[in-house]
Amino acid sequence: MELTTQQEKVLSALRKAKKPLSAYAVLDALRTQGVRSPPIVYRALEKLQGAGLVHRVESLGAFVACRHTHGKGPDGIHAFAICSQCGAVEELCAPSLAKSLGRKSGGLLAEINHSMLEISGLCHGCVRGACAKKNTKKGSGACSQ
Amino acid sequence: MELTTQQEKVLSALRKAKKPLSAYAVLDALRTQGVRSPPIVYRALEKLQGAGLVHRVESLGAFVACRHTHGKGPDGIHAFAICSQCGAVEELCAPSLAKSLGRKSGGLLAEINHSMLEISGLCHGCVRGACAKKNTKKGSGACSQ
DNA sequence: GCTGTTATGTTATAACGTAACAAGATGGGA
DNA sequence: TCCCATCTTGTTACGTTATAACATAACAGC
Ligand SMILES: [Zn+2]
Ligand SMILES: [Zn+2]
Ligand SMILES: [Zn+2]
Ligand SMILES: [Zn+2]
Repeated sequence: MELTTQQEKVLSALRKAKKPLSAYAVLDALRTQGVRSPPIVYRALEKLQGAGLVHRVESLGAFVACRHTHGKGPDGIHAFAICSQCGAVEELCAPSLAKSLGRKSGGLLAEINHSMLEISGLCHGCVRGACAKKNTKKGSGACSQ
Repeated sequence: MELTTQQEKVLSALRKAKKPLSAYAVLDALRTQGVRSPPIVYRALEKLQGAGLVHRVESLGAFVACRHTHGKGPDGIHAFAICSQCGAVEELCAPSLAKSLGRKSGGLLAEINHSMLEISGLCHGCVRGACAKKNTKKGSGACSQ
């Protein structure tokens, strides 16, 4: 896919960050580059998500750049492990899960478009007391585990 | 667990609804019963979630009353199938998934507290064109599949 | 030129969530 | 009884996240 200027900027900001960024954190990061208003960020995020280049981590209300190459098919599952203390996030590869979802989806769904799995807990570093506490602001400081 | 008056009200509102309600929809539903401000609803929701009586559907930013009896253990997984068109939701029973999560959590997490799986797509009714479109407001009209 | 389409841009507002404080209730111990 | 600690409940105000609505620019094809 051909990215527009704004989409490039947003993707680049997410790639630089070491943890998920809220849309407004992206906005702040891009103010120096002329990005001024929420809709610009949200529109770019929407396209990037559609292209599979960015995911939204639902339980955080934040966005990450994808480091994988998904099939981009409708049945790809997006899975994240999240440390609830320091905010570290890891995108998991769980293709095998996707297959079982058709059966798991119970009686309701006729077709599946999108699946997400989010597992939260404490990372090894936080259990050892070696991580900084969750950074509330956009600062990119993440956890070294 | 012993529920307080407000918790009873909130739980009851969620049980009556045929689809997930946002916190503010709960608030609106309970205005006639003297509930006036967001923190009351959020505090009740927090307790109810802790007791496993209510879940938050992350991708909708909305809450549902649980119809199951979970183990309430920390490793219970909450799974939902969601129709993205009409808003119908079904809570799935996926205990077997929970077991595999320890392995799936990759290198990051040392311990798991909470897991959520959300599968969205189109329900049978929407595929057939038999469902009403998603109701934006609190109206309880859901999908008959 | 004109027209349709896509991308940008701005303002304002809706929707979701929480911090901080005030007021009442409860329950000892001096 | 009175004071004080503590817990719960309630309210105001605020912070954060997301979108509606409208306006403009840029470009392609005719
Ligand atoms: Zn990915
Ligand atoms: Zn951590
Ligand atoms: Zn449940
Ligand atoms: Zn439907």
